Amino acid sequence: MPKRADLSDTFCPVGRSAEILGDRAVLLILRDLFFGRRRFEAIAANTGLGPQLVSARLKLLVHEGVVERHVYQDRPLRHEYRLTAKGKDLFDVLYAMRNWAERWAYAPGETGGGPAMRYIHRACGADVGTAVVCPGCGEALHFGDLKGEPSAPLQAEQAARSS
Amino acid sequence: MPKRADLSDTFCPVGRSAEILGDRAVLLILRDLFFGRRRFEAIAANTGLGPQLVSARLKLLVHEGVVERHVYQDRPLRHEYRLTAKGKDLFDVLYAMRNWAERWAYAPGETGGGPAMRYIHRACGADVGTAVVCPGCGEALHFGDLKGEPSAPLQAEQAARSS
DNA sequence: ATTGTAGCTATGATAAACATAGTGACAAGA
DNA sequence: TCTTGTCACTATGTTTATCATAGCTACAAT
Repeated sequence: MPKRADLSDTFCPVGRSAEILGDRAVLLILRDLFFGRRRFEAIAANTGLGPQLVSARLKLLVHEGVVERHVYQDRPLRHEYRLTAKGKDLFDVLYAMRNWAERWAYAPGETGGGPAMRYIHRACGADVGTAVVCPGCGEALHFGDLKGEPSAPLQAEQAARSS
Repeated sequence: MPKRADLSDTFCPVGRSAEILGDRAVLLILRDLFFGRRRFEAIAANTGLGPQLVSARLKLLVHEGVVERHVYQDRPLRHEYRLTAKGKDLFDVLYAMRNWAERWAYAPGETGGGPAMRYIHRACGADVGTAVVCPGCGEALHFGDLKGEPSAPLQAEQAARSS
């Protein structure tokens, strides 16, 4: 388990996300939650992770406000895990991971021609493909296409670290 | 260090990405590479990671084809690390992580009003904000907006795991 | 009374992380 | 020449986390 530093030790947004998301078990559990698996045993079985690790990570995710524990049955008492709004908002991250893997992580023909997972936007019917696009012009976004302007606190922090 | 299973043990694209990206050190190193830090010492200093860990992860990333080691000076021999095309294509993932953190990981007013990092699309001048949009219609994408269709091999694998 | 299900916790062996120190190849200055 | 400095690491030992396996609790169904 990586060090669970508090999120406030850096102003960098990627760093803050990495404190939670930089963990294989967390990503696999989130994937399963997005797929609709809400029960402990189902998640443990599908991810292949041991129950101890699943338990620890779910506790962490609950603590971070990404997941909530919900009683779905009283006798016997049973719980399930659901994504909160903050958790559902991680969708973009898993979506980007999926896009990248579709582009790079399969041998030619391994998935039988198309992507391992095809996604359609319900609202407009478009196949979203594997690219992330600019909200302004609709063109695909790549490294170098964006100009970044760090806020003052982030700039100060980076200057301090490099000295 | 999470178990470095080979990428081919699952057909799930998120799972394949998670094998590389589910690691705090990897994410921090990638962030620094995207920021233009290419030298070992600069990365170690800015991430706060020990040289041993930086060394191990850079080797892993080179092995995965995400980063390449490049000689930039002969006497004395010096190397730097650069993102390959496959590595640059991880931009979307880090971008999504940044977006999420901007939305959720800061206390009100912590960054002085705006985002910790503002991004402008060079090509069209638009501020990309913190949302990922549909390439078809330009609307923001959220959990539930996409309909997924797993490929046949992925479906088979998931059925096997839940039995 | 036995078997099964769901959601865990306990234990011990293995493996990885962190902190600290040190190495090798050279350059630049006193 | 001798010291100091830079860069890119490697070595060592302690602490911490992970993995595999087993067991537990509360109940339901047979």
